Amino acid sequence: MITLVIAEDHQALIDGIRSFLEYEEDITVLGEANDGEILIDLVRKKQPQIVLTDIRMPKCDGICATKTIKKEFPNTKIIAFSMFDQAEAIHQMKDAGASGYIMKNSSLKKVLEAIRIVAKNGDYFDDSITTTDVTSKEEIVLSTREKEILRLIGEGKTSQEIADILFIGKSTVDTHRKNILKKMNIQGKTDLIRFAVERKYDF
Amino acid sequence: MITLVIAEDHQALIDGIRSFLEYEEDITVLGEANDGEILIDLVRKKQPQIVLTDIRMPKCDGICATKTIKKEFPNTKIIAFSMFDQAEAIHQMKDAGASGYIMKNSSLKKVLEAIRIVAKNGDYFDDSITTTDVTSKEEIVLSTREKEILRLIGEGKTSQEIADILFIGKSTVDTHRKNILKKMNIQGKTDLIRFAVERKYDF
DNA sequence: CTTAAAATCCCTATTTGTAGGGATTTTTTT
DNA sequence: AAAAAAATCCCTACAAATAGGGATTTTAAG
Repeated sequence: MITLVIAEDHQALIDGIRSFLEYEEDITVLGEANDGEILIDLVRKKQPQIVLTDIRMPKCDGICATKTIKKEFPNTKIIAFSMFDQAEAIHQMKDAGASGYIMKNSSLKKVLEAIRIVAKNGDYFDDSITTTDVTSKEEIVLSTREKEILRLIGEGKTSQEIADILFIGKSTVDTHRKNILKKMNIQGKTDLIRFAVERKYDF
Repeated sequence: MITLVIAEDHQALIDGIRSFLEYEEDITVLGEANDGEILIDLVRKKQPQIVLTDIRMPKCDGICATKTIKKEFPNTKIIAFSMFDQAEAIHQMKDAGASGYIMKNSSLKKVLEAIRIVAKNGDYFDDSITTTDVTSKEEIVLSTREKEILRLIGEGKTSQEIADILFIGKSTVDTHRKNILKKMNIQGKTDLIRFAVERKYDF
């Protein structure tokens, strides 16, 4: 018997997956969560074999939840279920310890397939993900400070505002901006903002 | 018997809804589509009573599809199924002729409820939508040109680039930008870009 | 302890966008 | 045909971000 918990922002999708899995005798859904924090609690209580989780979620996203769960329960397998096939998200989920990555535009049959494979200690990464290792070029590693600043940029703050919030000089914020641009190789002349906003939205 | 077609970007969600609706004897799913164009074709062929459609879809989005369908088949009821409760999207769907609007984070039970109500010529708009008429403040109406420019802003183009693309002066683009800012009552480049990007993403 | 990485700060110059004003032409609506 | 709305263009001034350079201090990692 395979035990499973589902974490998803959209209740409709959870309901759908549950309906679908009801036909499968060998799979039991132990519970569901609508955000990362609830998911972590749920895993502690129910200790499922497999967690199927969205990446973009309130409170603590899929990546953050995966890290916590893997630290506490290394044997719990995690499958990411995402809208986007962004190299960075996939990479981060892999790093966090996920055993699978499925796109929401694939069928539930594939989800079922993935659950069964992962339950047998296998890995399942969506076919449509060509990006995986190839495009994951030079290991995009932003420092903690840089991520913090990127987040604030995404929230629409100006350099001056960010400087005030973090109690540092505007010059420092500008330097970080430049470094982020360099690391991300955003040739796009302008607009780190777009990058920050899209990032926030995509996972 | 209620006949239905489903249009959704994410196959997983379609599969889930189908599984869920299989238990309901009075509802038949006639078909499914992953984008707006296929949806329109499908409606022409199958002529369902009800269409359950995502807003954000490739090719032709939910709003555009709704308009076309309502023109050709005024009796076909349309229920929008969306991730976001943005006043503008709801407003546009209502204008296009939708009879319902449900959020993806509500349960499939609510979807079922909506289908039954709409089948009986009722309207169903999600409870969580407080926005509907209230926040839909001063009728955000962007002109065609303004929308076009907003789209290009969302794609990361600079005013000069937009000017070159549309064969107009940079001054004109700047004026449009200012007018958009004024209409939207937002201040700052950041916010404009965020608005453009979010809009692109959200429906 | 020493080194490398991260974080901090400053300078100059240029580009891009915002904010205010005004103005003309084309299209659409009445 | 007249009025309203949309689209076009230009001016000045200012704010914010990018791009190049250099420099110091903290904080980890070896």
